[in-house]
Amino acid sequence: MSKKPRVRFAPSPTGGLHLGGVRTVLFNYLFAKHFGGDFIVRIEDTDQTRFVEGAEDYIFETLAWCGLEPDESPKHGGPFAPYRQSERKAIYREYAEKLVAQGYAYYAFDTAEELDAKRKEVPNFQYNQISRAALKNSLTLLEAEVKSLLDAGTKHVIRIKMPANEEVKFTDMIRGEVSFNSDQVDDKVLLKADGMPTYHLAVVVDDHLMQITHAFRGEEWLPSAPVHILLWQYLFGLENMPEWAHLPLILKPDGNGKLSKRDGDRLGFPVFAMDWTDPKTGEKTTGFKEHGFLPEAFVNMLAMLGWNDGTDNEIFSLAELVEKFSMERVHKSGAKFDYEKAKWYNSEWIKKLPVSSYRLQVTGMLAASGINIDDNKKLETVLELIKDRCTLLTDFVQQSSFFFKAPETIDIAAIQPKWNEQKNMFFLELIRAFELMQSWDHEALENELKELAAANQLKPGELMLPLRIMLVGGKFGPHVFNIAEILGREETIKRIQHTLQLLTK
RNA sequence: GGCCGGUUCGUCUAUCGGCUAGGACAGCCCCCUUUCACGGGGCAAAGACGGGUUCGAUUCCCGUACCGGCUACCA
Repeated sequence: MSKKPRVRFAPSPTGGLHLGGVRTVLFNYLFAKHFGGDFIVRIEDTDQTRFVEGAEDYIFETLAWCGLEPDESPKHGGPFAPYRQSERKAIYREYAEKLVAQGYAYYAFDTAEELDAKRKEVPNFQYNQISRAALKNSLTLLEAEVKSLLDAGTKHVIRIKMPANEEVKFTDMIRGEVSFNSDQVDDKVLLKADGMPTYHLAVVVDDHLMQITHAFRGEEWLPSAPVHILLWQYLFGLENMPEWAHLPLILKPDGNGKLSKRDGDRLGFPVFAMDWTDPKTGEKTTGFKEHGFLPEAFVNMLAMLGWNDGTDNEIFSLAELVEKFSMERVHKSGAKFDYEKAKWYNSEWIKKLPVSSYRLQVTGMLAASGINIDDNKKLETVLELIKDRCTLLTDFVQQSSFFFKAPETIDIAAIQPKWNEQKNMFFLELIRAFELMQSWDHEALENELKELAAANQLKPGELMLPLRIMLVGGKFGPHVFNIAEILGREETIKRIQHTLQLLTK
């Protein structure tokens, strides 16, 4: 890398950040950090009609959760501020006017309504080299007319004047050479009637002004690339243009097409990184974080959707991804999102990470279900014991609550059919034995039960399940003597007695 | 419709002309486990199609098919 890379993620603050967006951030971040470069977040809020309150904060909270902190942004500051395009409005007109002066762009006075009508009337209507000759713009109007229109403050836009029959090409870091014929692309609006730039102008101007060296975005942008290439050529010179990479799309698991928020709702999995509530409608969309995903797993899973290091390794920390990442190994084709695989990554990270790193989040989840933890050491012991059987952080609630609170319902039906007086006597004896035990650990407890069972001519196997039901309430959880050990003598005996009462009723 | 992009097991993918096509998730079976998991072992499962180029094509080229993206004064 000849110079330190500067990459940017340029979201528009219109709602929650979805999978594909986070992955675009990730690949930007990994590439930049791999080469010791900078990661910039620029807010593309040029469409004032789509502005959504809180969306920008949400984006930064999401990046923070993922561990993908920007070096420069409206929130983090930086030498190229402001990083919000709405605050840079004044900058863009100058470039648009320059293009008009050079003959690369023109004023267009057609109203949005007129164009809408045109689209209804003419199938596949495009404002292009052919149709512009019959429309109201500075190419068809007399110079004097244009001047008087402008002087009168008539609403107008500035459109790029696509050249005739020119090959526009560039080298995409992922796809290689991609070329377009300029005849096929329409005269995109560069500056809107409200004076705001469109994405097309803003992205080129700001990438230049912010000295962006590499521009990565989703594949859905490929068709508008020729507009950007031409603008670079006209404004700042192709030799100064960043290198482009158009990332493959993340597809819906069933059927085909881009993964959308709706697919998640329909199929029952999150699409947004974190919970998002639309401030206008109040509609809530759930996120990976709240579904119980660890950021390490979320990032890992996203990285593997379209990239791998060429080995069989699938588990990577952020630091490892930074070290291994290369744009050359990013795929061309889209990847269907597989929620089952996503959960597998999470279970791997739950096992891999020390329980202390997610203890707080589990504490919050337990609190939400009415269990308040006052003994963190006990919590960590419990988490350590049950982590192997948890796929999502939310699984910890069911798997651990009985350690802190006696089960509300006991699955009596699981033991009743084989229950008899002999077993009842056994458990009464077991309580007495437990009361007398010197050391309270799982091995001693197991030995105690086995010896007592032998003395009563009972098979231990017939007694383990009842004991489990008594302590846990159901047929799940880690080894029953480990549970008893953690529960302690008093609580263990109490729960046995409680169930015994239920059984003799 | 037009333009652009893509195409290896159900899914994510390895392979940079030599393949008995490897791994992972999911599925099925077995083992471990006096619960449920974890774990271990195994089974099943793929190069869209047709032409070239080549001693040899999954790999390179062309065509076809299929899938997707875009086609706003949205990003």
